[in-house]
This record gives sequence, C-alpha cells and structure tokens, in this order.
Amino acid sequence: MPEMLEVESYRQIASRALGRRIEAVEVRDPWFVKGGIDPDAVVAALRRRRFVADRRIGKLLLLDTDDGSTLGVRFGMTGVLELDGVDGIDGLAYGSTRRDPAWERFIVHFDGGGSLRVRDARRLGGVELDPDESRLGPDATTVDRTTLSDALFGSAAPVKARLMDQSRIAGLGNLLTDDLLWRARIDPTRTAGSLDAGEVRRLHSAMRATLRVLGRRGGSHTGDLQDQRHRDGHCPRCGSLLQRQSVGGRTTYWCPAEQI
DNA sequence: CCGGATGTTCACCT
DNA sequence: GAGGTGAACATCCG
Repeated sequence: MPEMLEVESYRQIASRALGRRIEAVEVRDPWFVKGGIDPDAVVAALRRRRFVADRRIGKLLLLDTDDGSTLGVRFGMTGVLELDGVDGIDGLAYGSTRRDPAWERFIVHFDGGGSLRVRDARRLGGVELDPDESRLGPDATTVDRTTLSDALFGSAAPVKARLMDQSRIAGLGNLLTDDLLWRARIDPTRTAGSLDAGEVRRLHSAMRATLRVLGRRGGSHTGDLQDQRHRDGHCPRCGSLLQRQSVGGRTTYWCPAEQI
C-alpha cells in the first residue's frame, strides 16, 4: 500500500515519538532486519537512545537517534507504522485495515508505555541500521524541471520505468506514476529520452499536481485512474478503453487515445 | 481455484 | 553497461 504519500503520513506519526527514551526493542521477526546486520546490533544501537529527527526520502522513513545512528524503515507493499495504537494510515484511503498481531515485525517500546510498531503482512519491507541514503535520488516532492529532465535524458528505457527508478527520483510507485502520466497525457511506454522540452514541462507539472492533489485526497489510492485499474477500465476523461500492459515490470494502465 | 496486488533485490538473459 | 524478465518474500481480495 505505501508509496511516498503514505510514508509521509508514517513520518508524521513517528514524529510524535521524538524525544522519548527507548526502553526496549523487540525484533519479532529477525528476517525483517536488513543490511546483513545482526538483529541484536540494531537492538543495542537503539536501547536507551531517543529519536531526535524524523526524515523521509521517497518511500524510506529515517529516524535519527541522539547517538548519531539512523533507523531506516521500508514498508514494501503492505507495511504499516503504528504509534501508541494509532495507525499512520488512519485518515488515508486504504485497502484492508485488518490488524493481525502476527504481522508485527519490529517494535520499539518507550519509557512510559508507548510503542512504535512496524506491521507488515507480506514481509516485503524491513528495517535497517544506517541505510545507504546515497542510493536514492532526490525526493519527488523536491524535484525541479531540470532534475526531471536530467533523469530522463539519454535513456532508452520506458519513461515510466525511469520515473519509478528510485535512484533517479525517489518516491514514485506504480499507482502514482500511472496517474501522473495520465495527467500529463504521455504514453508510459515512450522512450524516456525521446520526450521534448514541452513534454518534460507537462510531466513535471503533472507530477507536482498529482502529489499535491492525491496527498490532499488521502494517498496514492485516490488517483483518477484508481477505479479503472482493471480489465475493461475506461479513461475518466474520454471514455476510451484503457490499455493494460506490463511496463517496467509493473502492470500499467493508460489511455491509448490521449496518452501519446 | 486462479490471478493479481502498493516494493525491492537478485540472478540470468539479450 | 543498459534494460528486460522472472523469481523470491507471504497474504489478502475479487
């Protein structure tokens, strides 16, 4: 479920835990600890520390401790962050809201009884100590037109694949990308490097608009295309039958009449 | 029952 | 080197 809009919501929830003393850390699922580090090392790094800053780069949530280390959290497709029993997705449009204690993979207990919990049914997410932030491009909310243009320049890959390449631009997932390409009226299969200046301009403003509008509406599941993401789905603007095809390894929907 | 689902990583091709 | 494909992870939903 989480793309950058959801993770941004998680960040805001996590910010309420800043300054609290960490009493204990529970690694319910050792497999959930990434980066080739012993789960005990993560526990030791966080014990008795406080989180002093909350950050987000794309879909990666970063919590800095007063000790100079950083806890990185990735949510995969089904990860949810919960603080003191409140889900970071409350208030967002979401699929299943089921809570199964078996899905709790990583728990930070604070002095005074509160807790920060990472729940992930499919285990596609994970936590990591001091993740390599340099592997991510700039967050999509900060990308200007020149940066976008540079990210596309000279690439033979489909423009959609390039937009979702987290090392170029961080944060855009499958749903947001389909929606912004629809808004920009650009065919997702177009070669990234083939877009002219006017198209890059359109793409950039569509990207900004999509993040702003969907952020306000309640997340990446509130896109204009969302209800039509199925076989026989139609373009919300012109009514054409949507094209459905795998692009950049992901199921992609677009309007063959308008997106050229 | 079957196919597909918001993500990332990796092995293996072309 | 660049890009594509499929697998893996585990579960839910239509």
